[in-house]
Amino acid sequence: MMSRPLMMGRMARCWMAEGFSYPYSKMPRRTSSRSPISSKLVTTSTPREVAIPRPRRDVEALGIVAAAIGPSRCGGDKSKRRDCYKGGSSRLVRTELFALANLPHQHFSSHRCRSRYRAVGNGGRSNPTSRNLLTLGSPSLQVAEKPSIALSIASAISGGRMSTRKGSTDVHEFDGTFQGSQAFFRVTSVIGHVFSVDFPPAYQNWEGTDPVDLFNAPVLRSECNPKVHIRRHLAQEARGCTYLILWLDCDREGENICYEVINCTGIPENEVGRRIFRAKFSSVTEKDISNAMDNLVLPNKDEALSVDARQEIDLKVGVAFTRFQTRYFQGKYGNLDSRVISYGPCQTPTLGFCVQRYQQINTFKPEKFWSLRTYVIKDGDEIQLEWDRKKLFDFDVTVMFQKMVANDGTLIVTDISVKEECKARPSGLNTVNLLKVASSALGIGPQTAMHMAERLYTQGYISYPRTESTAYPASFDFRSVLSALVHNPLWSNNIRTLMDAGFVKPRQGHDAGDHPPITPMRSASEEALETDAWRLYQYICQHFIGTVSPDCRYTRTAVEFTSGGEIFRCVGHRVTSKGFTSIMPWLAVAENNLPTFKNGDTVSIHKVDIYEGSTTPPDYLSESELISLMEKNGIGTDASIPVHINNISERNYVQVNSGRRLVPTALGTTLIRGYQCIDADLCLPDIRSFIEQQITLIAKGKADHLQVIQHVIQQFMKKYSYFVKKIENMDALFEAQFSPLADSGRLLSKCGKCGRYMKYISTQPMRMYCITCEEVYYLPQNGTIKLYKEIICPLDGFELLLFSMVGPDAKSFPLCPCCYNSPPFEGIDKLFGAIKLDDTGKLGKGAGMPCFLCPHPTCKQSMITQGVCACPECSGTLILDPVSAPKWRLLCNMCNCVVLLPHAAHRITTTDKKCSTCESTIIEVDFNKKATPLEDGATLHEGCILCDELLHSLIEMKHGKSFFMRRGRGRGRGRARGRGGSRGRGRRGNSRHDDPKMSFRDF
DNA sequence: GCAAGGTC
Repeated sequence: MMSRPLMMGRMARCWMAEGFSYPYSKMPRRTSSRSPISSKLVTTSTPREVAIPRPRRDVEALGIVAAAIGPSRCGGDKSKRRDCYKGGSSRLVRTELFALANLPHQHFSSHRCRSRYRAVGNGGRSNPTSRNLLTLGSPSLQVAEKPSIALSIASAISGGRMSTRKGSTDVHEFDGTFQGSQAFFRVTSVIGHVFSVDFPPAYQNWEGTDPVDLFNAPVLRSECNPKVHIRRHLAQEARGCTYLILWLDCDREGENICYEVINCTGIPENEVGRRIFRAKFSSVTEKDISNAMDNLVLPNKDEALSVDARQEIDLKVGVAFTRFQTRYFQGKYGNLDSRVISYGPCQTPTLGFCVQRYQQINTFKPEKFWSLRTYVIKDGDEIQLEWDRKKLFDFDVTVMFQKMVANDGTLIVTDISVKEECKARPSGLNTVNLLKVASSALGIGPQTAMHMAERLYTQGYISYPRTESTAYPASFDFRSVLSALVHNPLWSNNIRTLMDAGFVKPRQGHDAGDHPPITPMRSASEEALETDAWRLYQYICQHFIGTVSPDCRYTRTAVEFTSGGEIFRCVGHRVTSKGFTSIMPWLAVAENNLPTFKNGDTVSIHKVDIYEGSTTPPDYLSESELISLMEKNGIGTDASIPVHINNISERNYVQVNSGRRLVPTALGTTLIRGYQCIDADLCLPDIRSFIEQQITLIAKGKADHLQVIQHVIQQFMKKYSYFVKKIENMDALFEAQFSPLADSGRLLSKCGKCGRYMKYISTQPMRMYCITCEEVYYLPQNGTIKLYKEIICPLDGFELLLFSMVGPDAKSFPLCPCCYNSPPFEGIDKLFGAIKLDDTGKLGKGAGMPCFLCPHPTCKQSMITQGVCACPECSGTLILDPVSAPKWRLLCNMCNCVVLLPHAAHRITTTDKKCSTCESTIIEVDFNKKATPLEDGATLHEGCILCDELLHSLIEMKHGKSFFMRRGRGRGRGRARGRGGSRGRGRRGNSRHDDPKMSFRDF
């Protein structure tokens, strides 16, 4: 084990290459087992792949739709085709486009998936046993990774003759035949991962959890999007189904989702091989789907477990470091201006690249250089010659050469070379290259570009935009795509020329086995799209036309001269065929015609000057360069690269400057410099490759996943402990850069502990700071804060604050800084549905306790006093908004429900009386004299807003579905059991871990 | 308030 606090440079970067010790007990290699579905040998846990790249996603579906329901089955009549299924309109557009384009579907095939399939399954041979099982007419549930694939698979198998019904995702059903026998098919999908990992509630409290404990904490898997109810959907659809066929994408994430699906269906996992099968397909074509059905294999548990491991490692490492450094630095400095000081094995190395360039710029020392500029005049034109030595860093020596050349006075032509050169047309466009061009040429950021591309895709203008492949399959029908674009005047001439002269196939690219390159699918007009979307679409079209255009050809003429022993030359370019540069003019070869020289010619030197220059530092890292670096170093995937870049920007670690160059902020540079001081591994890309390398051992069946998780987590825990121990080194850098909390903010409200004024820190995250007690009290974000009538919280003596959200009719509510951060009632979060205010100020899970949640029985601000009745929309309570005059209203303390009270009132208050009918709080309304609805000009009225006819007629629901009386659900449900809940603050001592930082090299 | 990975 090495302690290398300042380890940097080559040593640090190459430790992976040098290898590491292998701590896991050798797994018994289950060399082979008899498949329960076949008499053939099926390898289940031996290494399946030699080298697995970082997981890439997806097998796209679109092409097959046309194959399934295109003209061959439905004829050319679009309306008939439309009747073939009940998909959404955007799908229909795509379907028609594919049908019209008559795209061949074999073009989605891929080497990667085919090879994986052979390795995993039974060698690519059909499995008669599984086939027989499926031909008994038993219902089978087929699950794809996304709705579009489910539609395509169903369309392919059913030939378009299916019924579709709605569910959490669409369900397509049909009777079909399989090997000549009847079979019932039910095809549906998930929407990516069904579950995500998180810590149990006991570990969610930042105050009460020492981040080091997170490393050994259990992790929970819960539905990613509970509102969509995918788990319930799968369970329902699996009911009565004998077989489950898993059509998830063919990569590790897909294998993992396989087991998520199995888990949801309720079919026991030990039915794998009997009732549960995996379809491995490399494209969504009838042929491939049919092959997959004939060669059903088993889901790969090892690969699935490797993803489980990654998820747990990423969670524990990211959250532990993030919580520690966030609390540490936000508890000390007031102007960090970031809601959270996050750490992650992808985002931090991403920031590291930006800061590395920043450091190169900052440490750059310009150096003067000199060069000879020699000019001749030929045919009346002055030509500047290039010096063979380019430049020298010694002025005197340059002067010496200048004198030698000047003394000679003439140049002799010693060589003339004329070569036919070729600038190759581009290969297909993949996601990463699209994002790079969008950023560098169009000025559109990766995240925005991706959203635009996805929109263009759903509108049917382009093919699936998330692809790694730059190679088109051999059978791709380029002519159909060109035909679809030919009517656009911008490139109609180019396309007609290509179609008349015979276009070429794109240059050979890389086939990653996912989707074909990003390709225009139908013609769009500038008017139909927004400006930037049009520019992006235009580029995709130009790029595609470029791929099928000839190469650019030109003649390069180089003339070499000597004078005084020095060599000079001039180079000319003459374009003979523009080729693809006609449609991509920004890549054109600059023409530069030279006058005619002959070997042995003597030319007088017109002048020979000395040029003085200075070396310049590189520019800040561009987004485009960053994307290349991330791709090269395996940081993120094509789908997540834009997210990581966006993250470091949103967290205020970098700013996007002109030319979309990423300039690190003081916070970004200080963080990276801090990691470099303590443990440079933390911000190097190796940290990601290390995790990948470790989980690959699981995926290949070489190590037990629990052992790997435990080992990796232990290493990171040591790194964490070392980081905590040495945090003062990083803090010294922060001290030099940022202002202490005591010097930040303005005095606003009184602390209940010391009675002195606390400071309001308005930079993110908004918080209060008591200089005397050195305590930080976080506030709801993205709103405004002011003192609330100097009212004191009866629970702790803190002055109340009023938080107001932003926007028209925005809600406002009072809160006590202390109660908000440490609810004084046990289980307040569970009691009231674990609500909180998220970034947007909306209610969400897990926040503290504003006054509208407080169960204090006598405080005039509490839910008990201000609550009026049960919310008609949720299980919350409607609270009188105390600052809503003159537009009096009730707000739900858990949802967006708003009830408008009588406007013609200058005062509305709650009383301590209850409605005898429904237990709601009786309110007192003091109507305006001129607008009172009461008889004889009376203004005071008491009543229940539900049962009092007058009041009920004057209220109005602003949000929500209905407003009706519910008996027995008055205000203030659930009393707290008293004070004394967990108010513990601060971390436990960091001295628990004295081990020095663990280097990955020692693994 | 935390990670990274799917998908929309």
